[in-house]
Amino acid sequence: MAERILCVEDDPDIGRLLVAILGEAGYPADWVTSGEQALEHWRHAALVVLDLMLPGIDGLSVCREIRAEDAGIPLIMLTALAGTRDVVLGLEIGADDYITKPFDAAILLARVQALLRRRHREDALSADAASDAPIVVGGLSVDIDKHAVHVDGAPVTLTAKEFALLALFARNPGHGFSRSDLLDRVWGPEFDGFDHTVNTHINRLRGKIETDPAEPRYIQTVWGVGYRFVDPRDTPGDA
Amino acid sequence: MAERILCVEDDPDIGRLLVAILGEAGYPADWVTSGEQALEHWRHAALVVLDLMLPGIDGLSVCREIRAEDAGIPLIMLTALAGTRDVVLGLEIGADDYITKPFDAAILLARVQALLRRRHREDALSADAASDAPIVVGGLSVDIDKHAVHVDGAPVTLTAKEFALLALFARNPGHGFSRSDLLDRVWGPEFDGFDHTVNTHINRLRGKIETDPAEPRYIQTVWGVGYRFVDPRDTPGDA
DNA sequence: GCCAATCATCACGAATCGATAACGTCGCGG
DNA sequence: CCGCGACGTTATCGATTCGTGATGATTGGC
Repeated sequence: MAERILCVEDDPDIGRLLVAILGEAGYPADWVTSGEQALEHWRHAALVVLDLMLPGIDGLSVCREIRAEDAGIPLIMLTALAGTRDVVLGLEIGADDYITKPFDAAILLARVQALLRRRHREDALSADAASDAPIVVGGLSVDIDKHAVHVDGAPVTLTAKEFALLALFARNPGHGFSRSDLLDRVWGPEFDGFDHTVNTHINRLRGKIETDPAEPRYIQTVWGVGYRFVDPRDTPGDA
Repeated sequence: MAERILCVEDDPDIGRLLVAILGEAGYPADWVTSGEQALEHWRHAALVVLDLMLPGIDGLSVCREIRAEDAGIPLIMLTALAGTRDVVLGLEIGADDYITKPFDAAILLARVQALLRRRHREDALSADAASDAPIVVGGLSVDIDKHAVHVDGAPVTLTAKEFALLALFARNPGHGFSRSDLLDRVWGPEFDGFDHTVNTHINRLRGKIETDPAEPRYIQTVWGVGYRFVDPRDTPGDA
């Protein structure tokens, strides 16, 4: 999702101005004119610029609703109400910033960017501990986050292509892939090469993860079609 | 650690006023009068209120310094400079908010609280990011709070980027990071540079923490992918 | 049992990638 | 005003990996 910004503003002149300012700075902006619309669309936005004086549901209520659902989305109030009580109330209700009209375009932009910057940091932090469990099939363990593969407990070093191949297989156990499929999904659609390139890589991969590459346990050949990744316990010898 | 707030302000009247306002609201506040003192004490604060016009090191430099080490600590600029260029510059350098003198006590408080509220959300997200115990891996010790690194007992001085890199690695042992990942997380999303800038910094970092940089024990290269931080005992030569 | 098609394996040149040193720039501090 | 250090970039060298062609082995149909 791009850095889409939602502007809530009933004055069409200011609304258009906001969209123009943000758009010029590289932030695609949407503009709605009522609190009802705001509550419909804010979920798709990376940041909300909110006018307080709106027809129907007023800005403060909109802010409260949004905060009840998502305490994280950056929210800037933009209003003509400059009194101390107004500002304090706005910030207490959950706004991250409070800008009074008339506003300076550059300052608005800078404040938007400051908030987005902080938000990005949050995202990076919360991704810190996000580590998915490795995929374990038989004696084979594939940890995509760590870029690590173990066979019967011993670490194995794979090249980038080998790992990409194995990762694709491990995510889709039992699924048969044609060589063209593999080229598309591992090498990328714009790769212009031979199907037979896959053979070599499968060969090298087998040499590293199969105990007996002549009789593969994990990566099986599907004659006339391609390859398939299986759990060795599902095919005990021959069934 | 309590919600201690550091005020940097050379005017004693305003300094005392700040401490009074914050103290009354339940935030114990410290007050220093120069940039040098600020750089000494900001690490113990939960939030920094920073005057720009200071004797010696000016406020903008202080802000840059702090941001080079910690992108997360909330920072409010409080200054008489109200021009558009001043505000934009301050926010771009890394301030989270910008308040002009004369200021309204209630508004200042509300903005402080808004920032602390957001910060608490971050802390909740990254529950263990605020762990104060040093991370010890093999002969390497990384103390994120103290900004200190030791190799086999000997202290090592790292630059800001080097430390940020190592800290990210130490918090995610085993995790493989691509160069783009590292640029995003250490340099920030808005950094527009080359992937191989990371190479140089990894190289310099290795030179400081690896006994034999040609054969790294801690920071391993993942060919075609990026880098990974490991515990040397997990990879005893080759098994 | 024979044949054609398909697959496995190997070796090699080319392209890619990483390590390292050196350079230019910028901001800080004396 | 100048030196110093941190940082980003560029250039170069060496190592690894990748794609391809060639050759031998398997498979399945007849």
